[in-house]
Amino acid sequence: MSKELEKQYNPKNVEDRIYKSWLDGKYFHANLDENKDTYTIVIPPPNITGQLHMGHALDNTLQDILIRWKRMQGYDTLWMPGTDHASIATEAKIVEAMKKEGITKEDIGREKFLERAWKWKEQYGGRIVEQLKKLGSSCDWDRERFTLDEGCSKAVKEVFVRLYEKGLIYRGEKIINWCPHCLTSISDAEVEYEDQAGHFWHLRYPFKDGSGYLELATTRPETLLGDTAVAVNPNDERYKDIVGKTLILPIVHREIPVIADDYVEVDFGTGVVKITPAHDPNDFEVGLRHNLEVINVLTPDAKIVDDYPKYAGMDRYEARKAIVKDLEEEGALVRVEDYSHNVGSCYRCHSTVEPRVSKQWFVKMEPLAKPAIDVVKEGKTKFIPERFSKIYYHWMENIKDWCISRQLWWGHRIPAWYCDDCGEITVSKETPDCCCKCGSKNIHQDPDTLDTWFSSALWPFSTLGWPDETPELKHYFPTNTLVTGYDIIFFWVARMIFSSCEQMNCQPFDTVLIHGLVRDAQGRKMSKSLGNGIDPLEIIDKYGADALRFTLATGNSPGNDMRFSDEKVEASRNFANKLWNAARFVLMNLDENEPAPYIPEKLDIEDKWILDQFNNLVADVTGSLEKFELGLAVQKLYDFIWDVLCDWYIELCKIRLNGEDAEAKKTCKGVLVYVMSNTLKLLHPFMPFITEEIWQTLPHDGETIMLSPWCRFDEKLVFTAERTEMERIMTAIKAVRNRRGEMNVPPSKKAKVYIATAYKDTFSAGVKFFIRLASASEVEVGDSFDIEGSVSVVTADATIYLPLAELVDFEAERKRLNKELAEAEKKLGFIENKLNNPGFLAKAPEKVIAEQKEQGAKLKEKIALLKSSIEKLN
RNA sequence: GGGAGCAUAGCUCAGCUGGGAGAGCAUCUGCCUUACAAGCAGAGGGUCACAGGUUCGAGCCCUGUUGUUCCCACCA
Repeated sequence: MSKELEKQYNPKNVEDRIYKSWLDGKYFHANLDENKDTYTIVIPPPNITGQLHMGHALDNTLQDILIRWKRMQGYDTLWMPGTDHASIATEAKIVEAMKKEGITKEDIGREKFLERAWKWKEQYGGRIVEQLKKLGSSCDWDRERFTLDEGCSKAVKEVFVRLYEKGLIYRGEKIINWCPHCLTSISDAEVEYEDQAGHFWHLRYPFKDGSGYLELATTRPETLLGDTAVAVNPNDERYKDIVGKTLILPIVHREIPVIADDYVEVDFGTGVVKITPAHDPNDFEVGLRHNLEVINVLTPDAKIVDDYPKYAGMDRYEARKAIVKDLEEEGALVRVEDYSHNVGSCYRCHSTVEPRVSKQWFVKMEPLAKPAIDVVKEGKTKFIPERFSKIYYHWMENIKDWCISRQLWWGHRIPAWYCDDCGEITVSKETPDCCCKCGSKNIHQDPDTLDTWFSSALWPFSTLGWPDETPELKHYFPTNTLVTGYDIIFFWVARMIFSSCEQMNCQPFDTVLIHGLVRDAQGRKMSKSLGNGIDPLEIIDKYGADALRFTLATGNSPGNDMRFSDEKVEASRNFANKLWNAARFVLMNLDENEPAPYIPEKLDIEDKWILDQFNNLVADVTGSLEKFELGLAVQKLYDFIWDVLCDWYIELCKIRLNGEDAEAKKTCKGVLVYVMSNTLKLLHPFMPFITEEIWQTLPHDGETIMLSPWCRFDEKLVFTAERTEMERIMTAIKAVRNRRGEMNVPPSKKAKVYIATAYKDTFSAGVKFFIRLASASEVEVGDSFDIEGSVSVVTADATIYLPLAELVDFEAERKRLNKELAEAEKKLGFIENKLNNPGFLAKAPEKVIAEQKEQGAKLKEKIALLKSSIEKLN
């Protein structure tokens, strides 16, 4: 049965095969087991346009760690996967592809376009799913969903109609953000603001009565064509008398009034603002208050409309130049100033958005926001780290109505029909055949589709079958953990929460685990334009999925950004290899039909020590996972495997394994297998492939490590006395190694070791360890020794003499011992200060006081030993 | 204009509810000790940004300062 493993771990020989075995075993499938507690995660559905990037890799690694851990703990776990139709992004891609063929959307019409889109989805939509599999994601692929599938469509219509009937969805003519490139409205959340260098054009508008000019400044002179007023603050003494007067708009020569409105800041600029209701959100509001005309001067693609023949067809920036020139010629331009101001751009295409007045559908947010705030305040949904709840509150408390209609074809069509006869709107889940008011058959459906996020907002319950009362919905909802980056709290998390509160009457998940961005090695955001993106698939190809996962899980804490570099993955790969070789060592030593489980009565000191250490590891790892401290959990595993298991226990095992005592060998193998296979379990959620591969070669119960039960802290594995004894021995071994290292004594040069100690039993039992690990030729343990010309090594528990006289510089030796003495005395000073401090004795916990006392005692012993060593040198 | 994060070894970062600082990489020294050179055994290197405060005790809690990154916001 002993299986030969290769000397180096090669993920390529392992990962696909293992993943397939998991799929074949249906281990990812959630079975609706009514007898078990559930643990559910819904995936943030990646866009069908997307390729797996580091953000996905991180996000899904974290989810997979959690779901695998819970699965092993015996929960009925469901990781619900799926993809998002990403209306703007997908439509843009298809339009772009058509452009290469020389055709436009309009050329082929809606139906043909959607045919293409679906075809595109079939062709590319599965790509990212395959990539998630490469990462090891244990999603329940049998339940895979799509935000534009039939079920989601049903949920979307249901919600739309419900909200409409409650008056929470309405249609209105408002100023919205318009992307002149995507040719659609976008929501406030989809606008990214950035400071841009621009100019301040100071203009003067003449009074109609010829009594002079009013000076004002603007960053967008081209919008002057749509000015319908000029405003000042009502309390501004300078302009008290001119409110109500009439100005002549330069270039256009239209008459516009001077109005007074609080919106105008007295201290900013000249205290005079031109008002363009059609092209500025604030001006729009002012316009509403003063009943101003709304004059639209821009076409959907941001060109000047035909009403202004001189500029018609020019795009906004061309028009700006032309108009500034004309203003100058007309004498209306006073001066131009450099100015930096905040410009909004489309989060998809980065075109500068254009505020635009148009008729759109909105969700009335205020009534929805309140329960969504409460659910977090009451702790029914917790953000990790907690600070993100503040960001969430702030957004929710200041929320404005959500513009949900998009002038796109790829998406959920708005279930509203307009009557061509009476104008009534019929909103219905089913396609109506006549107007709900007048019965006319002349109705047509709203051409628009819904914001992608409208369907994503329903994802936690629409994927479980809602609005139908499915068993899945009953069993798995509300879900447990949502894992996502802080950059989509507003887009998605917030909207899921209020949607669930409204439709399901409860929170969609109990925990939101927020992670940061994965940045490049220099700390820059990975982006296409910078070309600094690192492809996770390439990393997997080069180092393996486990190494990638380990890198992403380690060395960072929730909510913080992390840097990604090849060096880090290399370190992870090395760790995988280390584990692989440790497993090789174990396997090499196993014979057929071995090993039997160890017999507790036969355990040696080092066995008890490692079992005790392992037991603590179980508690630590589980505790960290429970607190969502995944990085800490994996760090502890790394330390245990490398520093404890490999560097010490395996080395100690070699003594027995190379020896003649068959009984001892058996015990050693039993413990090795126990510790190794259980450690693999703890590591499995983080590094699923390699752990499965090794686990399968070790003696094991069950088909897969994936479904093996998670380890528990075991009182029977607490060995306090042995831990202390091993620590004494290990400290001494390290001290000897240190001394030899400083003297550059090669390991091949063995030397006799004399150990003078009060713990003779402990060190006598440890003699073989010194021979194996401290290059000792032989070991003598006694109360004291007087060895001529030897090097002495002092620990709190022993003085160790190494007869390496010929290598010793006694002057240096004296110096070193004195330095050590000084350090020990300084430390003791600290401790004695504390112990002499009545405040400390009165207020510190007993445990701490006891620890300090013990440390003090140890130091005193060490100081005594050091002093006697120094004396002997003289 | 509000709000938040970060500042710890040369670099990248951990450090859980306060009990005298850790890892990886890099550097230096010695090792092919038959699991692993993607390795082993060692070493050096830190006033935990600065200044106050709370406390018996502060990298950790509080206040302020500086630097830096980000989020939000309608100053034309």
